[in-house]
Amino acid sequence: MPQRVTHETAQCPVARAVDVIGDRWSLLIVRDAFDGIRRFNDFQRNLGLAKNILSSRLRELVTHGILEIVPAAEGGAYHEYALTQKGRDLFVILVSLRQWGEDHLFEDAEPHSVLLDTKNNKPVRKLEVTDAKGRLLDPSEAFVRKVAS
Amino acid sequence: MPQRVTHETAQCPVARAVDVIGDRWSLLIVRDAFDGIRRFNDFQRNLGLAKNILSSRLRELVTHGILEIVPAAEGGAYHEYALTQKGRDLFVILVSLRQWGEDHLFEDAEPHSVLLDTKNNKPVRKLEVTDAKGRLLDPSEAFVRKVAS
DNA sequence: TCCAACTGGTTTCAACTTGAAACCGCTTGA
DNA sequence: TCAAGCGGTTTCAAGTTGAAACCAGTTGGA
Repeated sequence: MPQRVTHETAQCPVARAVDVIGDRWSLLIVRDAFDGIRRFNDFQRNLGLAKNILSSRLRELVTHGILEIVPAAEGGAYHEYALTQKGRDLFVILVSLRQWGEDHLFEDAEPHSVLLDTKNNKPVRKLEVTDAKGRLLDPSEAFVRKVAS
Repeated sequence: MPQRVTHETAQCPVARAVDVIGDRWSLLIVRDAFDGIRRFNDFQRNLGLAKNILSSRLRELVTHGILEIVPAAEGGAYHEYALTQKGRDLFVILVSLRQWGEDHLFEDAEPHSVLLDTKNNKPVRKLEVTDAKGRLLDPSEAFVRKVAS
């Protein structure tokens, strides 16, 4: 009986993270949330995904504590979806995906959207993995210590 | 006729990146590749996924230029899968997923694997999004400039 | 006040994807 | 030589995705 494999109890944080946000829509919904989108219909129009899928993804994101349902800003009868702190902490992941995409998924002359900082209107700096002292770290200079089992 | 939605031609690098590596297995295969795994059976045993799925994911990763097929290190008849530069550049993404997972998907006392730098045996530093001058940037201080359409 | 349009979904159903298991030809090692 | 391992492919059932239709409650404009 093939049901979806889960890594909920994995000891590797990467596996658990992929389990929560590793699908084709969740991170795009979060990206839109960072762009200020908060309403069901706005997500739906902007992403162009089916309403039933959006509904199920929003429910999962709320269940995982990445989004929360809040009363509409203008006080109407409708509600909105807002990022929690856990959701805002996905910012680094989105930036890393963005930078990798910029570097490897566009032709040289091909236009793409850019992430700027509000104050200077300049692109965000390239993310770097560094050691405890702040020195740049090559993937070959790092290793995963597994937890004793 | 519902076939998978694609973001191959999106102008947002996040969308294109999610299109390529946004599924439940690709990033875990890449993670294992960083851990030194190179052979089909080793991936399969380590990840515990069905062989047909592994086969199709490896093929996709090779097609996207993230892995490449190389002759076996010991010179046998078999071949191996090795990360390309494009694949090694996924390191930051894996680290960002790992750090978010560590922060939000484990109980305080729950053990998890840790990424250490080889030289000092100390955990890698927390990734930070900074502006062009290296100043820490809050998500609220950044915005996406869309490309003219 | 009334009604049309919009909001935020759920339901239905077919197509597509995933997963387990069986199978298969080639290589390696004892 | 021959059994076990490697690197897959095939088959088929079950699960997931997507499009479209539908629906109750809300809002806005005449």
